[in-house]
Amino acid sequence: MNDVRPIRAKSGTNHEGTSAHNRRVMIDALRINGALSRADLARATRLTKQTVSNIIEELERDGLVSSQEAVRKGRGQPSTPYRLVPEGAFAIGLQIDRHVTRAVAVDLVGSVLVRAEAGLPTGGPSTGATVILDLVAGVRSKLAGIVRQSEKRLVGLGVAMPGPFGIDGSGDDPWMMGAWQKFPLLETLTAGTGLDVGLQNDAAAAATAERMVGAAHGLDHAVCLFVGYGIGAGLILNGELYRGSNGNAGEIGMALLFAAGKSTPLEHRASLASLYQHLSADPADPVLHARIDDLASRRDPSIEAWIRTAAADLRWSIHLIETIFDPQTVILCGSAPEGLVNRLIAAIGPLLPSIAERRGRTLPRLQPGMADPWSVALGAAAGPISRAFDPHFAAILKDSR
Amino acid sequence: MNDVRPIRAKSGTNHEGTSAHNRRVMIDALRINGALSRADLARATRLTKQTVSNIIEELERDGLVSSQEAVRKGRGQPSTPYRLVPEGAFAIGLQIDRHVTRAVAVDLVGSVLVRAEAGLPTGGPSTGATVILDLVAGVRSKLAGIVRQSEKRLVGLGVAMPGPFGIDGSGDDPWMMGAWQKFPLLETLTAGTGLDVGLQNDAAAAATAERMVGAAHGLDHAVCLFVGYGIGAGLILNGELYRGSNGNAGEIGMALLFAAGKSTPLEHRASLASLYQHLSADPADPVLHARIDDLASRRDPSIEAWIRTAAADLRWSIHLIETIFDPQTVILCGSAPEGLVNRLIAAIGPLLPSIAERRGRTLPRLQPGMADPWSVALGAAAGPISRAFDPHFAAILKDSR
DNA sequence: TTATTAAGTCAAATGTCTTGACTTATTACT
DNA sequence: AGTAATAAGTCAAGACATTTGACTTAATAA
Repeated sequence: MNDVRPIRAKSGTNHEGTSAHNRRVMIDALRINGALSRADLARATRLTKQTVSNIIEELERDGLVSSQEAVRKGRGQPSTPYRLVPEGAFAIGLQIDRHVTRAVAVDLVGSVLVRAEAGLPTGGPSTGATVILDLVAGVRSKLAGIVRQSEKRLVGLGVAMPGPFGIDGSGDDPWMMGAWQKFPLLETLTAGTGLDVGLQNDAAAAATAERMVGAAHGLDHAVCLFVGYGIGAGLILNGELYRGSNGNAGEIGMALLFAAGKSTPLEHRASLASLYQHLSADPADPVLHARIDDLASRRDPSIEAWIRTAAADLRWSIHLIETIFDPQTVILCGSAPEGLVNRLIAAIGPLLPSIAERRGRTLPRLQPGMADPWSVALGAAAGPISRAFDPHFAAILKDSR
Repeated sequence: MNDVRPIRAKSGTNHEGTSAHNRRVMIDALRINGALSRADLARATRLTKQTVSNIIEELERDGLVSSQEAVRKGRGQPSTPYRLVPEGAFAIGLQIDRHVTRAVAVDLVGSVLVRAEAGLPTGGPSTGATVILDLVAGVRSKLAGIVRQSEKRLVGLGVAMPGPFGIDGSGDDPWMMGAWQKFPLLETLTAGTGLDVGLQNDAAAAATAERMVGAAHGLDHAVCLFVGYGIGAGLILNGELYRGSNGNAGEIGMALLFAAGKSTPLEHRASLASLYQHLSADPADPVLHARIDDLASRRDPSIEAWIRTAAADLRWSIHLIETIFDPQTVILCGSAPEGLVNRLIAAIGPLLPSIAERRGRTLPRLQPGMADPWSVALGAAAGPISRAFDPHFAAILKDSR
């Protein structure tokens, strides 16, 4: 009877949106350029000196920026640069992987202050949830021990885990963490911590980390090719992480390769999982990481064959990414051992000819990113920081939903 | 001596940005939902009734919206719906293809009012430019004959041509329009028309058209797989066309397929160009379009073999697109004859299993889009309309550059 | 006939940015 | 040295778009 056809529209905006955006723009400018004076900020953001002064004053009151000593640089009154205050905000990052869970506490500029790691019990999510909540609580209290008032400045809890999300894991696919997919993780964590909780897949988290403190810092178009237990791409498009309609954008592990007449998911050929299988290694082995690092650095024959095929697949993937996304650069990162990533990068070259080969490039087509087991957890924490402080369209609009 | 390190930052915003955004949001809401009352708009945009009233009044003064007769729908004062006025704005769209040029005049709601077509002389861009400028001038004056004051409401000229852009065409690649790449087309058109000129590749234009009046209408995440002389993907991400760092995003024609031991660009296997080659047909043949339409509809054996391989490649492409972008839907469109597109869609099914197979889908994974030789020109014209009236981040910021 | 509900208007208030004049501090020039 | 030029930053008033809350209008339900 009622015409309940929902009306779909974007939200409008108002003064608050304006001011929120301008605050974010200031923080972003300081993050990208380092310390800047009010006059610099005014020129860069095209706002007036007065507006910048007001906002900087407010940010300083809020403990997010602080002044450094004045610098003389020619004629005119010396300028007072302002910088981001690392202790201005914190976030907790949580990585849930197949065999381990890691939690970190990160500050506004992306420094990791606390780390903690735990094995995940085999009992599945319901028992695992307790371990995770304890881990987070531990990190949180350690942070509180280091920084007074950290709790008040905690902007959220970011979670990273292997995707894809929202798929009815057929259960028999060992490459998916089926049980975790069904578990109401976000609700449990929200209830258990009282924090704002956000979720990303691990490649997206790695890209978020690269954007805050790594090779994608300040870039608007970059793709992070993430080699971990699985393989994925974290997409920085127009300066923001792109999630797709269900948060699964970039999950290229399932992209199909046609080789030798049959199709194989990329993930089965170029990922740590496939390497473990190639080496008949136990993924749960605690010294496996170091062992592979060693094998790779020594160019052990047992690993070189895998590197060759994986590198060929990655070379193709990079070409595809360049062709589809037209990014400023591609970043190869991973939770793989650094020695392995280095070998892969060496083995990938030379890259295939692509539209990325243009004159006037300032960035290399392929760059190494972080190869650190903690980078995903860092990226997970970078998520809430970015949501809270980076400029983006949604932040201007009146509360959606 | 001077520290000329440029400071990079996003622009700030102010009242004008706020109000510009809110205007755009109104127009967008009316475009997506059809006529709406002020009260409806206020609820949908989360602005106050008063604000909506002010903006609608202004839009009505500007001739962009007009009221319809009041409707009674239950208790309370009847509401007065407002709708977009088609004659509120116009844009010219120009498609430059290998063998023809098409120009159209389009109104605010995406109706094509004038069409014109011309062959391109073989003399290359410098002589071609004259033909093009004449074509545009002709369309423009025809439009002026139909609608008084159309010139005042012309928001720009959109150009669509095969990409990729900014590449030093090696010249010997018959798939690229090398000479046109080097020609200062935008400058020539700007000078010759006095209009704002924008450039897209043809797949992007097709996607822009689908978003304004086609299958992607109102969608925030959709990919248009465009089969024309070449093949490309138009990317609608977060409700906007994604261009990449150099305007070449989606140019998947160069994506490499590995089959039978060697790598082939997708474009060489699934595109009209490849079909022409398969049929040993002359691309410049004026009745070719109709002949292929006929062959395809009759399922002529001469074309079925090509359809099978092309469909297999497209099936794989769709799987890849779903895997990488996680869109709400994939739209198959093209400047190919409708009969051919229909055969392709039929031959593509069933789709490969992918993360797009989720319960609760409301849209089909694959939908047919426009298969109309004029759709690219329409999309080209839709570009300036969208830039002028659709809500997007950049429109809020203070003049960039 | 009256109460209720909803659309839309009016006028004043609010919040944020802008404007233009002014102060302060330094270097460059004579 | 002394003065002019330059640039950073502040002050106070003004401009502008949205918000607020009361009010008017017009319909249906009881």
